[in-house]
Amino acid sequence: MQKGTVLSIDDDENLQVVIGQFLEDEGYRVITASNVKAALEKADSTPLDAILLDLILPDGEGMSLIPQFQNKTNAAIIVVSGKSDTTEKIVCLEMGADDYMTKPFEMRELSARIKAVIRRMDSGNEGEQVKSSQKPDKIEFGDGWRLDRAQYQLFNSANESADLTTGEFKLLEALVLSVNRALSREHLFELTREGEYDVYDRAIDIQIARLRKKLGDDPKSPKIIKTVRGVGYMFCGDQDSAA
Amino acid sequence: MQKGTVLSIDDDENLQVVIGQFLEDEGYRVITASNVKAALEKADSTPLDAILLDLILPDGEGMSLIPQFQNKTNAAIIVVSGKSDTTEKIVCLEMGADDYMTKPFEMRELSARIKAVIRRMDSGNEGEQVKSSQKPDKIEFGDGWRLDRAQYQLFNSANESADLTTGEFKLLEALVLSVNRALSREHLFELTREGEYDVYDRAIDIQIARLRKKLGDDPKSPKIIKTVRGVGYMFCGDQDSAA
DNA sequence: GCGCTTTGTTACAAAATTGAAACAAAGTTT
DNA sequence: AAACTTTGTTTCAATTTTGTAACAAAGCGC
Repeated sequence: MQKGTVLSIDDDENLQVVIGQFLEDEGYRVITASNVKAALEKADSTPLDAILLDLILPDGEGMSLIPQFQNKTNAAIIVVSGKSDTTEKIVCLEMGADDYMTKPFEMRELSARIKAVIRRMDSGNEGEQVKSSQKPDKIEFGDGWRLDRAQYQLFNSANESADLTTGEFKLLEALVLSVNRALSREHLFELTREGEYDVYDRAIDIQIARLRKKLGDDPKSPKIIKTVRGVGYMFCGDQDSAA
Repeated sequence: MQKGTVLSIDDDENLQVVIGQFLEDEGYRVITASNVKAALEKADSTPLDAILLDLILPDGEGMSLIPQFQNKTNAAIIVVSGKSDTTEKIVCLEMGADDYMTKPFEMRELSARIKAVIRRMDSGNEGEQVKSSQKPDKIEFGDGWRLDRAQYQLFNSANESADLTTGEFKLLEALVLSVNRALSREHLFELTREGEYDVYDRAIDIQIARLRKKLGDDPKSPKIIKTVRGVGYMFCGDQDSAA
């Protein structure tokens, strides 16, 4: 799955190649520009998720690009600077940059910060996901099912426990709290577990299968948990039943 | 002016006092906690905008709080660490933290980063009304079609699924998000797939054909997807219908 | 109108994805 | 320590999705 599009703006073309390769290996699409003019053109023609902005460019000050990008796009802006100057950091952050990194930095850190800013921006778009502290302790859905978040358990219409394991409960909770939104396996992993996600991991799939079995949900004609092929899984519900 | 509520979690109470005073002078309301237990209680009882999280706490690992906070609240999480460890940075950012600062840091930088993450959150929440490049989750067009980006699916006016494959969905999404702009096959390829584009590749054409079939669109008199000969394809729409 | 290029259609093949089952490993309870 | 529960790994099958190739149709320039 494509993680998003990153525009990298830097006149150091060797660094561009290194950054570009690394981020593409991470699943991003990378576009490069080495001056202000090209950067603005690229920002005009391509939807962007993040911008890596070096401040020293041959045809102008990179810093002046911050407000221009803000007017053009809601992409996250990560300033990449050759010096660790607190005042410069603060000015950029105040001007609208989302993050500021000082060269030299590790590629892994760059990637993690890109992911963090994109994640935060995307979290604002999750219209039906609300703070879990604002959600009720008891959520009803389907044929009389009741998810009791205080008890970490699911009950049927006869008030019998479904005997969910903690893992199964967390997974169902994560799905319910994002009703009618497909959640990737990676996202579900991050919401419910600790540790590193491996793209070939099937554990979430197995857990979904076990959950479905307890819910009596048939994946071929699902009423509760729908597979979104190539994406992940989605909890199906009316607005009302999960509100 | 009240800028929001910050929970500062650290067992160094001198630092708590310094941070608290500084941020309150900046207009934030500051709540403090010096251990995991108190932190969780405070997070439960008070709506928060940002959390400053020290990783070394007397009754547990601060890092384990990251997923717990994520499940409880939409507050931004800024990890504050006594060491500059790249792996630790990356793990925290991957786990859900929004930022990571290394002690000692300047208060001005802390303030600027708090402001940046809150701004980022607010810009995400305001989503659909601020910038023309903003991308709504549900887009209506044509004869009652509704593209639901949360569900990765298209529905007709009777609310029936068009059963788009993920590939078809992405292609339509890319077109819709650039309404009335002809996109080359290469561009569509880059927007929707990974790997290298081959100029003789016909895959996008096939996919467009499949999409048209599901939409009931006739290429000879297209209402939705228009072929731009020698260029590529274009989604036809009023501004309103895709805004 | 003709020739050439580009795009559309179709049938079949190849590749990808997900569900199921069995067994193993890890964790928890008694 | 043994028994039980939970979770992970692996293999295979079924189904879906995507790609390929060939031919047809449409569009364009001369």
